[in-house]
Amino acid sequence: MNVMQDMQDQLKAEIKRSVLAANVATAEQLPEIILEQPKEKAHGDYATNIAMQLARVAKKAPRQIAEDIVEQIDQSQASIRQIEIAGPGFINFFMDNQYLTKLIPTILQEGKQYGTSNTGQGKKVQVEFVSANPTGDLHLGHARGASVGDALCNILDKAGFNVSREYYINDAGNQVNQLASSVEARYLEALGQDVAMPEDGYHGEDIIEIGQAIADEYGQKWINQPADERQQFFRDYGLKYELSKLAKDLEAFRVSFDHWFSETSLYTENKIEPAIELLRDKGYVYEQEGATWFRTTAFGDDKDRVLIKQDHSYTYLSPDIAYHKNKLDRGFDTLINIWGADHHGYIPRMKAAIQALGYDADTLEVDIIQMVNLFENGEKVKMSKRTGKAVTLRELMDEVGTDAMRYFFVMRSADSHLDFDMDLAKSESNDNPVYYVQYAHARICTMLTQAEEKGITINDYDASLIQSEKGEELLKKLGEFTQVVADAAINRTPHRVTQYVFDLASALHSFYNAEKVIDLEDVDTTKAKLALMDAVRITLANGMDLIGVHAPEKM
RNA sequence: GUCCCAGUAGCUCAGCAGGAUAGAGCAACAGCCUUCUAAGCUGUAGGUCACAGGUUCGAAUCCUGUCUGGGACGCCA
Repeated sequence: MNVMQDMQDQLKAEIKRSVLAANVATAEQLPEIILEQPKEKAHGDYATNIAMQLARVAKKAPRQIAEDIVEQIDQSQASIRQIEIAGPGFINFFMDNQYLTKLIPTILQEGKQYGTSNTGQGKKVQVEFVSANPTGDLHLGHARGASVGDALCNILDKAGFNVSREYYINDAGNQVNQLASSVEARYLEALGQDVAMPEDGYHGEDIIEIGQAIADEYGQKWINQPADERQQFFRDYGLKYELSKLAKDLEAFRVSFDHWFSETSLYTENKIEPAIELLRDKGYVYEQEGATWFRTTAFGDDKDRVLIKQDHSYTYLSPDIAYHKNKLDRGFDTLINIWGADHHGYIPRMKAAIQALGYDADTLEVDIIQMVNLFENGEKVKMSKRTGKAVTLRELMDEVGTDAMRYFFVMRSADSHLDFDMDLAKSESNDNPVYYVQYAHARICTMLTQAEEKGITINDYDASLIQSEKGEELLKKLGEFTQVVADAAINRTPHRVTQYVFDLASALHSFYNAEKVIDLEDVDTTKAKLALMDAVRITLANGMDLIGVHAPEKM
């Protein structure tokens, strides 16, 4: 049930009927009726520009068309209180706001489900995100990717998509050998040997920990084992350690996945060669200078790309093609990859692969997450003070908390660079938007508790008693939620939910300061307002849940 | 050189499947707690929507070009 949607559909239907009845356009000429919510209250609750759109077809002035249409409208058919023609030909509708009171029982009844819609119609969407190499700590870029990806998944799910969350583990290829060598060097170091780190090795603190852990557990054992076994051991140990750390950090960050897909499995299950052969059969693969190439230029890429190097090993692209073929074979309607900005150059070749495999280019969507800059005391922070390396997700989580991070990382459009203000994220003041929103939730909880202590229940209430301007604004805001979530899902813009939650909190604070909710002199109105408060509480909590922020009952 | 993202108030950013007088937060200024949490609210001020063309009844929004900032252009992953 969606009160707002029903009401808008009714209004659109009535406009459509009136346009036809006014003979200003035929059914074929009639574009979709667009309702917008004017920024200006004086312009009503809804407005349509249909008269302007029909100006050419009807060969009449927009205002005249508008008048013809308005004459035909039956106000009782769509809860319309008043109609005005304004400006160049807008038709403004002032609604009978009694419909808004239906919202409260709807929200109270739906509870955690409020905001759900069937916008996605059960379409199967897979979202691959984070997918950081298991060779070091998650850093800020990953944190933003994780926040945006998880929020997007939550939103898609709420909007009726069938979502699968996946993490692609790059546990094959060069970087894993480098991991093994780095771990080995740290192991020997832990045993007191003076060893140089490999040239392309990983210098993170975590590798030192791993070396120490192995030294503690196995002592000298791995110093003189055969090279193959040594490499294998350090590799496996390192991967296991790094992966469990990734999983732990992400769990603490409240991000979870349905599948962790191993790149190595593509090798062990022999998926790569068949994928290349498939492309070869379709004529997109050729040999040149001792290497095997993929003709991505056939799909608009700048240049063709190597699949198999001269040394017969695969480039990163090959298993990735096999991986995406695997995803497609699993029957997803849409694949969404969330990548850091530094990978955007990789998009054309991956899209080429999708097309070469016989799918529409749009089957794969790549959302690019722009860079994060950390600011403290007004200055850009590049390196961790403690380690001198890039600041990690874990460090920031320890310093500013998960709620602030989740909120801040989804606060801005993903394709804008993000300035993360640590002082603001940490501050317990109204400047901090995450506190502002959480405070709104906590405030309501306090009111509800106090009402209960005074013996006021909201089993029965008359929602029409809410007639103040602030109250109606709150109701309207509540009604927008489902549509906001649907829009955020369709446009892949989770930041809209963050903004919405902020706006709703703002409307709540404004209402709170203007009106006393609990008034023992007027229990009927109190009950209605409490019901409204409960509806706001539910909606705030649902919105915060979508972006991964806790909704505290006390602050 | 090619490609991607961004350029909107002093700052950080929304708005961009075209619509009416371009919004919010912060900062500035002026107010509001004997009353459910002041972690809050109310008001004032603040704009050549980078620039130049074009499309349109109408452009911050669409198209072209220019400028500025960031990023990407490996037989790395």
